[in-house]
Amino acid sequence: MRVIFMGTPDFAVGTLEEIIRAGYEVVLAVSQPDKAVGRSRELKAPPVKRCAQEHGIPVYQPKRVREQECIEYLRGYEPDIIIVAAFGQIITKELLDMPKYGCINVHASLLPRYRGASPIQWAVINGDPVTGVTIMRMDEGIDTGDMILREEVALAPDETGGSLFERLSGVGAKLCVKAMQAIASGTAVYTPQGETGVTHTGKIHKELGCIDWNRPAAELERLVRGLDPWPGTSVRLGDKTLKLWKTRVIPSERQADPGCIVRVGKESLCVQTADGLLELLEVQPEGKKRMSAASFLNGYAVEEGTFFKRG
RNA sequence: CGCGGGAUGGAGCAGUCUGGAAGCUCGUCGGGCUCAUAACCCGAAGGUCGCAGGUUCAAAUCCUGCUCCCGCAA
Repeated sequence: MRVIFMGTPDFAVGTLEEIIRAGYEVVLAVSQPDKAVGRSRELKAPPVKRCAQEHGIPVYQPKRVREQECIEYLRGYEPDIIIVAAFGQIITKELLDMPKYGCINVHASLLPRYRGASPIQWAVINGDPVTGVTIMRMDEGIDTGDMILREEVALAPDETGGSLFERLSGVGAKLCVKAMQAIASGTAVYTPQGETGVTHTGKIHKELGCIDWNRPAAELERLVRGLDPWPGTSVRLGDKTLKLWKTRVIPSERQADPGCIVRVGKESLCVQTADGLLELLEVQPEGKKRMSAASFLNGYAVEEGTFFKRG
């Protein structure tokens, strides 16, 4: 079976490797173009590209795969199947219909919940007890195709976007290969997604990480976990930004205006939210590394009664 | 050359502008107080002040080069 793999970030790398390990013939890897990233402004190759190169697989980086020229280029590779994992571009019908077995997508949610760009973070942010991975045959809608395999993954109480990303990536990789085997042997069952429980998620923008102390403590605690490691959540203390990496909800009566630092201890500090308190356990001052709240309090004078502002 | 912050005993910081004996909050170790303690009191150990040059009677501090870490922006 000739496979074209389309993907860009780390999430897709595990799947690509698993497909290679399973012995499939990956004839081409398609990834987004290199981007100028980081402080140095250097062009950086997407993880999938680097992985493909390590395995000696040719890489193709079209700006828009929907363009006719790109589609013809892909056709030249005569794929039997195209595997798509977090590619980041819309795939047109012509391309969807090109391979014998169609385009198969690895999506990090239990569809039809969390169709779209950021299913992993939202599962954490919303406090879902369970999420998962779905392998589906793509159609023209966004994540609306018929499902082939699904696997549930329970969230840990301290789950972060990063840790869940990691786990779903692994699950997705294995599940994808399983689905490919079923497809190849003709035993795959295609189940339409139901109409109930459909939700969509957009791209994560860093504005989302600005802590609004007028929200409930539990919600903020989940937001901190969901946006870890990127883009993180932040607040302002004076004219400096402080990122929050680890917090704990302390149920209590409301005792001050939201954002007020009501208690400064030795190991942590507590901030008033809409309802209870949010105890800060791990933070990161501007220009510094992550540090425990205890360390932070050793070096920075924080006074009870002062206020954090919105990030 | 995108903008900016930083590197000081084990941790987090001050001191750098205005060179002149290494400090603060913790931690660690020892002792004391206490029924007891994560509390309090006393004492001790522990630092080539990121690296390499330069200026100077004298450099954490001024000058030059380098390495590493991080925030913003993408």
